Amino acid sequence: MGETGGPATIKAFEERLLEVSEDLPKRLRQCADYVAANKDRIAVSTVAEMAEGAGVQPSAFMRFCQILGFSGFSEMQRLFRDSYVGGWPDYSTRLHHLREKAEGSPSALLAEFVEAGRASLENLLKTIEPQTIEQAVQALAGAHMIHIIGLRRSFPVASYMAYAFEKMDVPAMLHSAVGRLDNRNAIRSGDVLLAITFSPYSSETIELVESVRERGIPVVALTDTIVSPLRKFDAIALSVSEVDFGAFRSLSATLCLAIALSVAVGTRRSV
Amino acid sequence: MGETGGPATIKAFEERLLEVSEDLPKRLRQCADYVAANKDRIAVSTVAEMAEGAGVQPSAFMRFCQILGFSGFSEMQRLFRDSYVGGWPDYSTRLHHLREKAEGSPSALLAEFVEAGRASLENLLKTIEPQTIEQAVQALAGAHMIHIIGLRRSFPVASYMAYAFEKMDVPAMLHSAVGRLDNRNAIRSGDVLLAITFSPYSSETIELVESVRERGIPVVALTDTIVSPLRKFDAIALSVSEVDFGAFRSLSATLCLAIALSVAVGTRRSV
DNA sequence: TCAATAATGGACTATAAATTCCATTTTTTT
DNA sequence: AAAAAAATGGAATTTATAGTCCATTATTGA
Repeated sequence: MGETGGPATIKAFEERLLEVSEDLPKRLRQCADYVAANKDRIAVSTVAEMAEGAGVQPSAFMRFCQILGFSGFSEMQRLFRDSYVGGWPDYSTRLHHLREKAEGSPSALLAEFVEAGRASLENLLKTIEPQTIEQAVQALAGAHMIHIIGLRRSFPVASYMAYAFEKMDVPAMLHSAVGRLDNRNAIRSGDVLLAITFSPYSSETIELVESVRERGIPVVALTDTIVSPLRKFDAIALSVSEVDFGAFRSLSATLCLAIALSVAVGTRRSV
Repeated sequence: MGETGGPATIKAFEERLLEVSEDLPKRLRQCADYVAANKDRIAVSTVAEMAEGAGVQPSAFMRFCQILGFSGFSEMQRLFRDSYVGGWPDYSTRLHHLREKAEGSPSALLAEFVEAGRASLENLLKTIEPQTIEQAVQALAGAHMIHIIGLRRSFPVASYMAYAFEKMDVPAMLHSAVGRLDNRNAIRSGDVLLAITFSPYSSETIELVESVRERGIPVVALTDTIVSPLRKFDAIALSVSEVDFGAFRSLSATLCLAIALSVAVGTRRSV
């Protein structure tokens, strides 16, 4: 076996469900009704749980899955699980292979990065919490001056935000560490620090955040994951996880968030 | 059994993860990082899948679960399954919701930029010509030194590529115009100039391209559309049109192209 | 009402996944 | 540099779950 005539997309699944549920014996109809009302549970439940929810025996639920065209419950479940996690299974390994083969054409490489970028964007919407952005915007919009720090890999993001703020007449200062100049004393009470750092976290950024937090100045952080070292300092942390390729990441999601944040701050201020 | 000292809520889980991830051996840290970046997967994956994603053995992942305080993976998974009300119903409807319902809020803005980014990425694949990238890669890979210039809005892209090249041991120099220093004499025969500019085109970049082309040095350009002034100077021009929202563009597509180009050059060189 | 057919429930089996254990490797300490 | 401790990988084991089968019960039509 291995082949299946079962629905391949959620949409197809819904159609098939509708089409089938016309004339169904009692128990199977219970299954159909329950599934229709609880599609999202399929991904995280066992047959036994689904059956119980529908008020039928597991075997009845199995028959129901088969009627829909799947080989069994597992196959149906896979459809829902896959569609939940979106498509970015192992880009890191996929891209890793590409690099090792070295003979990926540039345009194939581009296609990979585009795909990774798209997945990152989707993921961004799933993970960002509206109230956290709201907090960040509020803090930044109320700041006397916004100090931006982001080095190495994060520097593009930092410089972009500096550019955007400048264009919107929001007072902002980019701490670029040019010439190893340390401008930490430019950060005064009433200001806010916007720190951007991704693994591997640069120590300069962490130190700055630490010293600034000690003085009670608010910090908004753009970082990856919840295990970022910035979390320790009780900053308003927005985390973006981006597919990466060794030391590289396409920054698509990060920049999207960055610009949305900038524009939100810019408009909030000018009101 | 039935007893558990494990975190009972997602919030507690995150705290515990943070607290624990300070000092963790290599493999277990990989687990922590992967989990932090893919919390949503826990509910719908098996240990084997999670372990593979984190790049470790299943047994290592099990140990990680136990360190977090759970009896095993299943218990940890139960936490996520129970709290799974859904990142549903999937991307497009979610996006729709954010845009409509949260009008004017930062997250609505984010949704707009995400959408713009996605559209740009899609468009990028359609418009870029494989043989042009190929040419660009060839030129850059053969260069003695790559000089990068990109100012204002393009500066993030330029700095990102400089970072990427550095990481891949490709000799590159970023012309940042700090202190208005002009390093045009650093550009020698055998080198290649990588110029990045978007409307409104900065005169410094155009001038540099002009002077460099007069000396017969090849130029690779990242620019928008075909009417870019860089076209005049017979450079290898890759054009990206970014969908913009308001006066700002998210640079998603541009950075995707930039990183693909960088990586292609890096791998081509090292062969 | 009785026979034929379909549907159902529950026990049984096969399969896949979680978990444990231990030999091997790596790191740390003396 | 050697010994001790910690971490790791992979095979072996256990447990949970999916999937099957068949005896029993309900339904339908003559």
